Amino acid sequence: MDIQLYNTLTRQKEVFLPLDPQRVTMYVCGPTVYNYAHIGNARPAVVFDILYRLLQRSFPTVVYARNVTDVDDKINQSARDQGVPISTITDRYLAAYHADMGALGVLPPTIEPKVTQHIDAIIAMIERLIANGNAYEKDGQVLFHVPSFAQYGQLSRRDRDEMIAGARVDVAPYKRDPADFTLWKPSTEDMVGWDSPWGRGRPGWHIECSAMIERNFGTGPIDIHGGGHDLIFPHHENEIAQSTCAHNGALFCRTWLHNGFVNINAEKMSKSLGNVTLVHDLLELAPGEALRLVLLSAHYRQPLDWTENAVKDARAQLDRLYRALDSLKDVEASNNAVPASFMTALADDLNTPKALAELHQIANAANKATDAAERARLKGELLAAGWLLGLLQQDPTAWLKGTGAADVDAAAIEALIAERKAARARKDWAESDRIRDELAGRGILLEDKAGETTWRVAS
RNA sequence: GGUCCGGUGGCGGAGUGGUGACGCAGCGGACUGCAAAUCCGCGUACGCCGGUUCAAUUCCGGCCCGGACCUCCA
Repeated sequence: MDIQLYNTLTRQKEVFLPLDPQRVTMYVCGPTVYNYAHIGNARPAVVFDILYRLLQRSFPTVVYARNVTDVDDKINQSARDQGVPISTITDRYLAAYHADMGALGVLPPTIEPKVTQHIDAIIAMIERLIANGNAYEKDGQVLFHVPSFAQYGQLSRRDRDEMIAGARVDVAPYKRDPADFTLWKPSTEDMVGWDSPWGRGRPGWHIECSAMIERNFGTGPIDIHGGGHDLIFPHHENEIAQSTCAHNGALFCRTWLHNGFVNINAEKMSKSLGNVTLVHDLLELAPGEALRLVLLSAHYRQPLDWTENAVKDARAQLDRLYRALDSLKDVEASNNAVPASFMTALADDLNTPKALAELHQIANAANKATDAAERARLKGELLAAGWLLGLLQQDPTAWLKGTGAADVDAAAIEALIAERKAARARKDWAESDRIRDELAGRGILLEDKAGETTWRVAS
């Protein structure tokens, strides 16, 4: 089945075909590890995780690189404030990032390159840019000279004059052209830095991705480059300029993908509004799988409004899906085929809302099915389609009984259920209902099915 | 000013030139001691105004409204 992706470069959906049909190469801008990840940081991780899963199913090899920015001015500032090496900060928050993404069901990427391990590659690339006449040094700063790259602005579709006219910052005096951007900057003694031909310093932001891509994928074009919508300009525009010029005009990347932003209650997430919502904190309130489902509930290019109700809705949806799965306990999944309608949705530029609708259709069919073979087939479809979305891989009983919830005492619940069963046997409905109400008061819901009583945690 | 997205039923959110996806919530029914779960059924939804068309929420034009980006924010 063809996979279609919306390429920011051409502003249209295109059939995706890797340059090497045996091996897909994909790079996504990952986190800057100076704090916990917020839900907006999680969106690209989850979106490109789904693309990674889909590609893995469609091509023999997928090399997915998601970088870690482990040196930058915010990290430096934080390290200086706390009087610790930057690695203390970056180790802590990289571990937190991994934990958070794991909770969201994000698979580890194939490789996770770190900036501090690519300083030599960065320096080598900057030297080449200087040699090619695309960059210059001034007072320990090295800058990329934007007018040296005629195609500059092609990704963001801006022309230089507009960029200058719209610029909201003063032009630094060391720039030859207002659009020039930093490749290398000097570090003072109390800051982290590396020796370079231009003195002790540290890399600018944009160059790291170009250098890490070159080191890990070579100089040929990569198939896919992803990131948040805001990175189109200037970050990705600059990457194109750097890599194309460093590779003597060779194409840098074939398909550019960008995810939309997450808003919080219809407002932009920002420190000044005080509404920065951390994954770490959300995980205290809801299972990671529910948070993931919220992120999948809108198409990845659309803005997503994060609300309490959206989380509640996601939990209710998962309850329904897991209930369907739970009712299939007695049959073994007979296959791992994904229905064509589901694949079509996902392959259509990752239409996760449509795919989710198809997933519900499978669950609906499963709820109705009575034939054992059909139920076994539907169970396989539910699990396989769920896997592509990174959902439904938990034990359904565990999900419904809310494992890990501190206040759930299974033995006590079972004891009350036994008491209620006795009351029901003697048709003492008042007592039976009293016990049910008592449990409901503790967030435990009972279901009498086929002469047996099961319980689950209210979500 | 420039670039680019949106405006769909109570809510979220796909999609389509002509039978109102899917989920949540709600209502009615079946089932149940009663519930819950499940199943069946129920909603005159497509910002406004024109145009094209046998037919437009869907295509075209204009307008109104909202949002993003425009030098280091996913």
